[in-house]
Amino acid sequence: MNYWLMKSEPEVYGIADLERDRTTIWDGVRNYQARNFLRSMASGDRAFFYHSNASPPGIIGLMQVVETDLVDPSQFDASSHYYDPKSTPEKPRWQTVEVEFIERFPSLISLDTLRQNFSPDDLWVVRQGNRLSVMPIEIPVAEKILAMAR
DNA sequence: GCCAACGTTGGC
DNA sequence: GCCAACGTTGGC
Repeated sequence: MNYWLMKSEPEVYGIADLERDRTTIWDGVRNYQARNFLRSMASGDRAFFYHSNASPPGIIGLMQVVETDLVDPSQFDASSHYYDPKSTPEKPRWQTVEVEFIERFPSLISLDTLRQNFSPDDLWVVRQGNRLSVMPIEIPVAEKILAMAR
């Protein structure tokens, strides 16, 4: 089992939305490096839910990957913010996964706290200028985050 | 709202 | 294939 970190803006889709929906298709990723990480996910992998563009930003919960290699439906929807006119159903560009809510942490682990506990090499989200919205997390780092969450 | 970081696009 | 222009992300 691998661990990941996935970002979403709480104003767009936050942990409260996932807790209500229980599962969701993680659509809208339009960065190739992030997409490649989505493609390499396996059922049963776990992902930290990171609230970006929040005050403060940080890790707020945990979810589980339940379906992999899904074609992101929003790429074909002309009315969607995530519409990609260069993508076709025959040759879709963007794949994603379905995730399931596991837990919301009792309190958010802020980006500031993450910076105090991890180096940029161990946890990419604390790298300056980092814009990647899906990233892998090494197991020892994930376990430390889980310990901090409780 | 600002703006640094940085990925993408397109002319050449 | 280079790289300037442009658009987006995301912390602050």
